[in-house]
Amino acid sequence: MTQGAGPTEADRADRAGLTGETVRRFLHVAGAIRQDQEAALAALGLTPAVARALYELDPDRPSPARDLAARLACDRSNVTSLVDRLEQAGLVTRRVDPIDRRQKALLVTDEGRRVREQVREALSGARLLVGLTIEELSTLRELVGKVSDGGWPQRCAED
Amino acid sequence: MTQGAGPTEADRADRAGLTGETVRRFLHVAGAIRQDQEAALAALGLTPAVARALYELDPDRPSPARDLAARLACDRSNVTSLVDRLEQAGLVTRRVDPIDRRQKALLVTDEGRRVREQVREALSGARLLVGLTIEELSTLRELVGKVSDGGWPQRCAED
DNA sequence: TATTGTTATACTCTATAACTATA
DNA sequence: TATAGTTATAGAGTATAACAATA
Repeated sequence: MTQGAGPTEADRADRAGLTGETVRRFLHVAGAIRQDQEAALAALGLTPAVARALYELDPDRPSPARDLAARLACDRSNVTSLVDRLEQAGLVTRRVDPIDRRQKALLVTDEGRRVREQVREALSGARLLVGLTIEELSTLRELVGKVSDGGWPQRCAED
Repeated sequence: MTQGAGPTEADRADRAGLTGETVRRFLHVAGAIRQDQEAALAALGLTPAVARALYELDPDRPSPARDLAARLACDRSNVTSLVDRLEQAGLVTRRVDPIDRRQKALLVTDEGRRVREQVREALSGARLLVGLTIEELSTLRELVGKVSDGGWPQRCAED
């Protein structure tokens, strides 16, 4: 079908319909997975944004708040309040960088490392995917990987 | 491999790793698609929540606000403000139901029908999926459909 | 002058609770 | 007493703008 020639009108219509349905189902499943994850994170006493901030921190070396903002692809001003809450929970501490005293290094505490590992698990497990065989999971990963290999920014104004 | 017996330790570890990576990629792509859609909806002058409300309304017959809340799986109080904005934009009107005067029927205006169609397109198109062949799209739809066929509530407290 | 982190402020989205007008 | 819609309020998440300290 349309092997030597370009795509026909009908082909284009088919693709549009298929894309639309795939997108709707895709986002539906994504929403359900997120709900699952939010419940797991809430059980750790963390909101999704705070959990993600902890997850994006390097547990082994201090990093300036600026870098965390970059990893979260959000404004610096948000990092202040996210880290406020992490610090209050005893999971992270702030330390003025002795070299560049404008910067504040963020350090994950021992407890923070423990909780971070639980966050990692919460973000990786997906009850919803248990119905798929290993082969199906593998295929899904490849397809999604092919889409995401295009490269894009993720959120925020302009990077 | 493990044909007659149950899954081995290694199998379980494989699956966990595969699931984790698949979930992360999956949500990454979902976020990118959402960003795309938000940009398209913003071009229509609509926020995502308002656009979805318009999308969920039946353009051909009036429905009580209560039903819209159910379709959006959110609290009644939200519908008030969403419909406020739709009404202000001239896309929807409210009408007291003459039979049960507690209810207010929501009617999509002519302009509302036009914009709703554009919303439908914004929510169906996905620039990100253009890299997939028809066959890949089809496979993706089947896999995602298999996951979503489990049936689950979507958001909100308890239904 | 430019950069880091902070504060103040605002807007979207969502929830709960209290209110009204009906039923 | 129960239901439909509204209002008031609150909290999470995110953004912009102005500021202080430092480079």
